[in-house]
Amino acid sequence: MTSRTIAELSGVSQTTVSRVLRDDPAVSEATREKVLRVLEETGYAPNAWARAMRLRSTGVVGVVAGAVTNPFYPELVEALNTTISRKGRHMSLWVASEESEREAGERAALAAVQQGALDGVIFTTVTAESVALRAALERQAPVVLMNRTLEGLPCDTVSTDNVTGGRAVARYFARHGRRRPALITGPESVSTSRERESGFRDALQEARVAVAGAHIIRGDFTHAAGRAAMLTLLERAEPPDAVFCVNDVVAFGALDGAREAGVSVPDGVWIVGFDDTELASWAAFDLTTVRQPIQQLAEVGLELLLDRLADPAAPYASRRLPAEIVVRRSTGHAAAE
Amino acid sequence: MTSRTIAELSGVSQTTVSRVLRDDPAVSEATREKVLRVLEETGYAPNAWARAMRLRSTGVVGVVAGAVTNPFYPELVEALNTTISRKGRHMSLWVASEESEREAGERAALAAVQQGALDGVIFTTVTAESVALRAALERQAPVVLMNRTLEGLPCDTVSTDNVTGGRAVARYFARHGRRRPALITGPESVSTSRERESGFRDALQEARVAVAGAHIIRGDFTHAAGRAAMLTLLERAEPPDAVFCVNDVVAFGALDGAREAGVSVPDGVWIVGFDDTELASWAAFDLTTVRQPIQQLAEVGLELLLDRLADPAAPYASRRLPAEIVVRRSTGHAAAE
DNA sequence: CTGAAAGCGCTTACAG
DNA sequence: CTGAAAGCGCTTACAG
Repeated sequence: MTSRTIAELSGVSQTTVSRVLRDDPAVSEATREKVLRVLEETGYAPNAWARAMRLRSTGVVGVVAGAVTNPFYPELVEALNTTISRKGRHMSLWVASEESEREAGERAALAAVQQGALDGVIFTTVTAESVALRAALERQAPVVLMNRTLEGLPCDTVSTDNVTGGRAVARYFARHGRRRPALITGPESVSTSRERESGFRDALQEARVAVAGAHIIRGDFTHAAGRAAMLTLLERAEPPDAVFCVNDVVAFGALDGAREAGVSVPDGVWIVGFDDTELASWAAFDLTTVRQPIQQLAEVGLELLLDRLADPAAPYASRRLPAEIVVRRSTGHAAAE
Repeated sequence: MTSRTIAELSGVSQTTVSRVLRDDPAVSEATREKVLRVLEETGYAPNAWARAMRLRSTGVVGVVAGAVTNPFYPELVEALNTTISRKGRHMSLWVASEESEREAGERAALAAVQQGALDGVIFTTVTAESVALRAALERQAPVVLMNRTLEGLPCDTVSTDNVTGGRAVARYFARHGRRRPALITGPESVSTSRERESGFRDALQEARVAVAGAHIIRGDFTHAAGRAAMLTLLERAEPPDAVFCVNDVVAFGALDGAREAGVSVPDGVWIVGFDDTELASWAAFDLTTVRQPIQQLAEVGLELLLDRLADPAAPYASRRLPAEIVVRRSTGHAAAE
């Protein structure tokens, strides 16, 4: 069934049916009613692809996200989905289950843009190795970098103020007399771990608290990495009294590692995460962490993308959203920053 | 840039360009090379919508899923995404953040099918109230019900054998001398909770173990509901010695409730979930649970959908996949079933 | 082996 | 206010 069928059934031209469907005011009330009745009876729905082809716009926004094993991503994806729906568009998702698939997901999403299947894409997991992205940006692909960013690329970015977040944790440790801080961080090619780490280390230095080299462990963004790192740290001759983890899922692993090693949290060691995923507030973890404004990230990111689509020549924007420390039992319920 | 541009640049007809792109063997090697070179130089990508419109097939599979607050859904969505990609298609996702949005998500996905924006849809969260679905199925919409099902509808279904899963938990409780079992279950309009509950209760009865009416609590599928239910159960005059929760996220809430009430697990009470999400194996929970074969659900579900698209008139299939109990510390590391 | 042409189902100037 | 017609960018019989 096409608009032509509807036209025949209601005794008007296909043009008029199209007008009624688009709510064109240049249609008489009588004609409109006639067509609407047939539309109602048949339950006809116009073909989305034909429409998209004519309008050269699909209403679909692509999102490239990280795997479910880090609960931050499902939460971010859900916020994006809600925001995109609210703007009358639809989200198309590429999930990179493993780091090795990340580049493939990015390529697929960029190809979809080039094929006109997508209006634009939001990348949430870029790393310094995202090669295809650089090439696409030279062709002016409508891309927004969210969460993880890259310096000096011709595109819009939005992220949490990771440096300030890291600094807040360091100052919190220093103020509460923590003398042997440790850091479980992520790959250096990723902006989020670099920024959180540098904020944390700089503020510790300003507070004249030293971090032992052996107290810095670099791993990936998984529960298993956090657990392993924590077990290692607790075996040191001088184990840490406070551990800052690069994100929540690593902190959950660290908490589980401490539990297995029989070290009580917060009495034996403090643990802090980053993200404030929903799980962080569960009694099982009750994790002090730095809150990312997930809903706001989604909203600003989509806004940047829609602005970009509306005006491809506008200057590029970089937005930083505030991070806020949330104190819970994993650091002894101490007063908030 | 269109295929016509490529045709002009390589001195052949647009028809021939199209043939080269589709790898049509009826193109001479010389012509193919000439066109491929131009294709390479320009980085041209054919328009997805024009192609879909001609072929009347989009290569896009819709998925309607529940919110991230239940980690089972992100895991199922990720498995579906992987499976769908592997088959050379793409997933389009509708997430119902709240139960109230579920129907809206279903309607949107069905509308997308009717508009030809999707080849078919996999529903993972139908309930008895899914009205739009019934109407769509009368119009032969290509839909597969996964995870949650509905009886007597003209469509394919795939789900875990929830009844047997529930029975396994009951028999496990009975065999290990649990005398005061409790059940924290979900809405009656949802097949999964109905089935798990009935298997559990039937097998308890066969084992001559009584369940007190006060030991059955019905809530929704959230951490908060599990926690609240557990706190209520532990205040009873005769608190339960083993609690079966309708799914993992409810069990995580129950574990947190027990923790807050100062009741040790497993010494004071056993707790069992259903799903075997990744979190269940974390030391923080170490939850005995019934494993759903998530990857297999995704594979069978997609297979059913692709078969349906290939042959709309084929008889409807209902597949049940085996459930398996996984024993962990929340029931004292007892030997596996 | 190659190309001119029809057609997928829409939107929108253009003419009346 | 309404309709005939062009055209979005492809695929594929059909003819040569």
